[in-house]
Amino acid sequence: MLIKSRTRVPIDKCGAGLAAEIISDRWTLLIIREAFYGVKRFNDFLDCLDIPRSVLTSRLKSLVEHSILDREPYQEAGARTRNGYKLTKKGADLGIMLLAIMEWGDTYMQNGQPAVDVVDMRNGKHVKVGIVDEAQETIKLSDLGVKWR
Amino acid sequence: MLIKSRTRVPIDKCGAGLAAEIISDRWTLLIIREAFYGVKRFNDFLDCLDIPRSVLTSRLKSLVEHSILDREPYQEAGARTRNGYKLTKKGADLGIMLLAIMEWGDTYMQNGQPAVDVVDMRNGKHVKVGIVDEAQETIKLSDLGVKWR
DNA sequence: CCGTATCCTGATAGATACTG
DNA sequence: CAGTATCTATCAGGATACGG
Repeated sequence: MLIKSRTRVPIDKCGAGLAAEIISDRWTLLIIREAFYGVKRFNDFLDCLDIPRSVLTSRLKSLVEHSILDREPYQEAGARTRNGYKLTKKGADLGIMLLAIMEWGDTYMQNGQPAVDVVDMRNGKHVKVGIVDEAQETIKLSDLGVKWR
Repeated sequence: MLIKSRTRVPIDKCGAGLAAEIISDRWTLLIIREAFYGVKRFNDFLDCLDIPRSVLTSRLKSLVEHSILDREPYQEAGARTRNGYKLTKKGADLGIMLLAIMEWGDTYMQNGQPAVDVVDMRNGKHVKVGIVDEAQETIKLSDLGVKWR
């Protein structure tokens, strides 16, 4: 990637820096992944992640505070109301990033053997993440450059 | 996203989980970002990130161990040989993920005001990350599904 | 079932000083 | 310039117990 000119980008003025503040810990990314898989309940997160209860509590709270998850009350027959957690629009939009991370990890840490297939539900075809311009033309990584503002 | 069937994905069998182990800390993502911008030298990272020296040392070491950065000796006139750091192929392939994170952060944490523009160097046009199938057709997030293996 | 409160411990951030 | 060494305070992870 080529540098045209260089000015320092303050950490709090960069999307990556701000996003990193939220998702940069051992569990948050995995919780978001499970939310994408459709997990909603406290104990289901607990089961599929092997995460300590107290840690899960604090992560869910933080994700709700950042409007990535919303509490969604539900009620089963004979039981009182309980909270579920579902992705907001903001949270759902993390899907592209999640998919990009999964692809990279599967490629380089798993010898290209993904644990799951992400597909187009309408036809079952495998999908992936790519870089495109406004005309939907695919761009190669090596053609990317950065313009400072 | 729809669930067809559900089996638990062990943390060490999932690309996202493995990738999270590497990039999930306050600084790693930002170091990778700077590497994409073209930063190579120890003191340049120091300057543009305001990161403690000892932390930078340990992060660079870890990134080299994970083959995301390579040490690349260089020599200036009259000085001894020094180390620079450049992205490997594996590291460069993190570019898509980085771009996805930047887009998300810029959209939701910066009111859509990115600090930098990522463009196609050949024509200066703005690019972005998208989900595509094998025929390069763009897929909507809401059409995604997961198939377990 | 869905959490919260408490406590312990190890890891890490960050500051600072030192070296070739 | 490019690191290493050392130290301390803080914080997050994890275990456990408890409550609605």
